[in-house]
Amino acid sequence: MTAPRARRSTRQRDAVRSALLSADGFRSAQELHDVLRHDGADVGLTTVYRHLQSLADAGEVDVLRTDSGESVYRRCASDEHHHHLVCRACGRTVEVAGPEVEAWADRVGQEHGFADVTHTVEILGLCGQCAGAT
Amino acid sequence: MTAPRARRSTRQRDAVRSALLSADGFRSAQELHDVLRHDGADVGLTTVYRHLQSLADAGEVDVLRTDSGESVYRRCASDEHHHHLVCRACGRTVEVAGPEVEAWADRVGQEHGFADVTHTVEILGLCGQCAGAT
DNA sequence: ACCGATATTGACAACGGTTTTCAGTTGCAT
DNA sequence: ATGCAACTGAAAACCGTTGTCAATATCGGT
Ligand SMILES: [Zn+2]
Ligand SMILES: [Zn+2]
Ligand SMILES: [Zn+2]
Ligand SMILES: [Zn+2]
Repeated sequence: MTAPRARRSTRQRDAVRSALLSADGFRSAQELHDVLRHDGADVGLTTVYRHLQSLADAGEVDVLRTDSGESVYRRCASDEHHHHLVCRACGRTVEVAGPEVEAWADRVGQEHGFADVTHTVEILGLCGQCAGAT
Repeated sequence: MTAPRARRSTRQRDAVRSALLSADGFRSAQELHDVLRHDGADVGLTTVYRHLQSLADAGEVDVLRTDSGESVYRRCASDEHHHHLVCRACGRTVEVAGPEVEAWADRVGQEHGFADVTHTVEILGLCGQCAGAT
């Protein structure tokens, strides 16, 4: 429960990091675990969960919730605040900015006397390839 | 698995409906179950889940996902497409419209060749009362 | 009012993703 | 090399949710 004083670099943490880097879309902990196992990097599922959580806390990866309730993770190119356009079928993801949405959300919160306002915005659809392959 | 031919009106269904009506914000299935039990309306938890799902399918209630992954339900005043400004502390909810956001989401999807585009947009904050009671 | 068909109910078990536990291992500073 | 705290991972616990299925309630037809 107490936070570690120092973070150590381990084979497992690097493996999770690189698995995230080689993925093009959001991936679940279990998917990443499968990838790692398939690649010969033997990392326990528990450890995958732990590192994903830690990376998310550190802001190194973005987290989303699937409709089915599972968390999916992605290492995004941009460090700035942004949102995602995600393909429902293949998971392919585009990072998008929306200045007008940021302004709108802030304004709405302010107009109703809300403080400490944040927002969640995601766009879902079928990417060109997946829409074609019907 | 087969769909019922006719829907019957039961004490339990009405109880869930009225519990939703008397709530001012989003409520989880278990919270509603507790409320019902406290009010003397004895409804099984399974039944609460079933009716919430059925009401959601019918579009009578809106569903959101908490950070912790549980589904919360609300009977909204508006039948139109809308989003929510929700208080993190007390759950109090304001229904908001955002034409500019709708347009933005559609445009972004189109620009990247995505079809069948939908979006999820929620605003979180601390309402006036909760922000004051720090 | 009675009946029979069938929709509904609810205690309980099962499910799936995630977290906790805890004994053994490993990285790292000295 | 040594010691200690961080890390690991198999297994168990957790928690919201869904499936099971026998008992019950509803409702149209009589
Ligand atoms: Zn796709
Ligand atoms: Zn934003
Ligand atoms: Zn509040
Ligand atoms: Zn919208």
